[in-house]
Amino acid sequence: MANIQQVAKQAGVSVATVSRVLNGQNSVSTKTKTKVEEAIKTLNYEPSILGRNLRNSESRILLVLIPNLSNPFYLEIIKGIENMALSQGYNILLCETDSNPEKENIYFDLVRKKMADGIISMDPAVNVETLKQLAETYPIIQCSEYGGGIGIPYVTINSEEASYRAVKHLIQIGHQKIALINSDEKFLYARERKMGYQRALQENTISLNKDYMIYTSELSFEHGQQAMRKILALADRPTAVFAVSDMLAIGALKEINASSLHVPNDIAVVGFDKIDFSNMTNPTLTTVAQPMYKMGTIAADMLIGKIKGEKVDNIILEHELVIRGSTSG
Amino acid sequence: MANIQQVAKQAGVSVATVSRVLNGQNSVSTKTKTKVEEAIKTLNYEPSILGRNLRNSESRILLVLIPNLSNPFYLEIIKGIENMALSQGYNILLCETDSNPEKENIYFDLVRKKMADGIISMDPAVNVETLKQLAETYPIIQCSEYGGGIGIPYVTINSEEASYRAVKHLIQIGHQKIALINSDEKFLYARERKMGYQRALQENTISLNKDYMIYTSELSFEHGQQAMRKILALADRPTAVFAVSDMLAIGALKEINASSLHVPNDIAVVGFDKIDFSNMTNPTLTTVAQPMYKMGTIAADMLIGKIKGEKVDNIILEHELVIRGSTSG
DNA sequence: CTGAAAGCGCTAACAG
DNA sequence: CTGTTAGCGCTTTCAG
Repeated sequence: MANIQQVAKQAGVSVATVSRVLNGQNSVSTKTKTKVEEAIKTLNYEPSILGRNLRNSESRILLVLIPNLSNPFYLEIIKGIENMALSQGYNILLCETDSNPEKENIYFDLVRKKMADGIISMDPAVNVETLKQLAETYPIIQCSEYGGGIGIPYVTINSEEASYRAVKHLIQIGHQKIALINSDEKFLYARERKMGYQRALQENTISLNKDYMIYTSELSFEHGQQAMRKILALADRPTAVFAVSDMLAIGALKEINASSLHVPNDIAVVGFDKIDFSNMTNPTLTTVAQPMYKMGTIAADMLIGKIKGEKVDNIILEHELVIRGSTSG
Repeated sequence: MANIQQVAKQAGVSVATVSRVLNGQNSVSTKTKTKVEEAIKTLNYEPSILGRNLRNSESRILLVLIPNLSNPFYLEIIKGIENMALSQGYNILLCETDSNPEKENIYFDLVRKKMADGIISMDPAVNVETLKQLAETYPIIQCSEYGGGIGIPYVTINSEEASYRAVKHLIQIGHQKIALINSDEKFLYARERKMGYQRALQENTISLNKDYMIYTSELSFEHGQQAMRKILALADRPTAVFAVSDMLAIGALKEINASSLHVPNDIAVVGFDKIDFSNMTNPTLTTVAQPMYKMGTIAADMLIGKIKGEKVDNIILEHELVIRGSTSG
């Protein structure tokens, strides 16, 4: 529990010199450096980050806002963020908002109060107005989900194109009656994925069927089941389903299995994200792979750049359709 | 970006008074209090946690050590920790160690350097010696996995008993040839769960078959598959499998399905943890439910207690066998 | 190459 | 009820 003063005393130098040794400045003679290092060792000294932070007006903490921890999609991103952050001397504060504005505000306060140096927002339900206002003062990056035109840099994929390719794949293997399990259209990604879905259908002169578009309030297994139940109850049952999240798709898959229909023979299923569990289902899930880990590292890098005052640009990452058992028997 | 001095000036009072208002001390007259609050508003002042932390020699951050984010088991615990921490004014720093001593040490440094006030360790592979030594100086709690007899408080379940009940269930529904997919016996929970397995067998005069005990180096889906592959290759194939983690069990399930055997008719499967995904498989997984969320809240509460200097006791929580499709057709 | 001293923003002891 | 003042532990000018 020694502090820098005691080290200085022990080494017979000033606190400034100790600080210089601590920070690896080369303007210290080898002799005094050794003296200081010995003092540090004998006193078992550990520099307090608290003091340093106050002095430097930084916390070296990155706030990561996610709607919920239960969707593995976010976990891969978080791993990317964490590793990049760590490699640059930052730590991350994970904040599960439950898409609850109140909780969100608690976390926003952390950056206002200097407990965090910046924010990576992955919450589609975030209050865009607040975020925009906050971004005028503090470094903020949007990851995966984003509000366009609000001047906050983002890293994401091309959702419209990804969705288009997924549906096109279904059409190519012979499907005409394709249902869409989407999320609420207040989210940009939901609107974009719907557009991709529509474009694929139009291009193949398949008319849009309102009954085939189901909306869910959450990207969860249970909501996927519910949506699938509605679809199975339709008089003119679709032969394929595209869900905008693997969690929904896995729920749908389970529901189809439970009704003794066969995937993909009776109904083909495509998901989105390529979470680990998409490979553990029976059959395995065809899905659109997002480079989640990479997205995380880039988001962290962008944020740290912004903290340092650099100019950062939006980034669109590649995606890839992974064809597995749920569309090819 | 105003500081407390500017607020004091604006309000025409001293910084001490502003601080008192900030901290809700009632020794301030209503009149001055209003003055201060107005000044805060006009200056858009936000008190810096950095200054407060240094002054109070605390960071109000809890370190949470987990081996990896991919196992949903930990996520539920983390949710519990986070909510309890939040309600008491703490935030959590999530640290994925990958059971890597180096990474672990980076994180340990955070508490040595006062960036964190205490640690909740959930990593079974943690270096017990380091942990023990650290615990002499800093508040530490063990959650779920623990080293006994090293004087660090823990919250966990009775693994031996839980395992015993799981295997007993298999015996009761008629199984005699029961395999165990266990994790490395360097972990206490692995030894305890093996003991429970053995006790159940002995009690029913079923002799132990070494071939039926498979060890894995990780609690992952892939390792579950691998283990099951070995089991399926046995000349005298078991009719039931008990895996010490749902992740392993889900891997095993997938492998059995892939070999066109039927669960539970050909082989019954029991898992451990009751993660969300254990209900999404086909068939659903019989498993031992751990009160993960509760365990998290308790761990956080214990740690905060310890930070405050209270004496805290070990806690053993209840578990429950949840019987589902994988053992009852 | 090294030291003295100021100060990051806050809290709390003490005095009045 | 309020103000003065001393620091929490560190970094960084500015002198020398």
